[in-house]
Amino acid sequence: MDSFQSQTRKKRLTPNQVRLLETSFNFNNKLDPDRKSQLAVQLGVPPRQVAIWYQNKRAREKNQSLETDYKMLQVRLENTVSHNARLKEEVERLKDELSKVPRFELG
DNA sequence: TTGTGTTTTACGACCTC
DNA sequence: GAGGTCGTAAAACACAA
Repeated sequence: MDSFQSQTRKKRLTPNQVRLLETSFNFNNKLDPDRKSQLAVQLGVPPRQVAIWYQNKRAREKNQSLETDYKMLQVRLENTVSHNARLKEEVERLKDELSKVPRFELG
């Protein structure tokens, strides 16, 4: 492996490293410079890798949140559609009922 | 195995403050 | 300018066939 590869090769963080990052992220999802260096030392990884992990984590959280919102909206849409169908049935029933009422000439 | 789908890592381009 | 998001490539991983 050459030096370029050894520096850029994608290396997975260990479960313990991830746990530490998760804990820190849950406390504050933005990374101030002091926290970044502190985590880098604790984890034994370059500060850049900590920053990138935070960026990716924020993106994952955002995606999950969008997915949750989407599912909620889908449920609301289904409920609205079925409510609309019931209202239409009711309108038809009332129209039918009205058609059976004898008409009176006014005036 | 290996082919394939998913997740994670890393980065460049662009944006905001 | 530093640090953010967004989009994406590619490595790592999971797992059915």
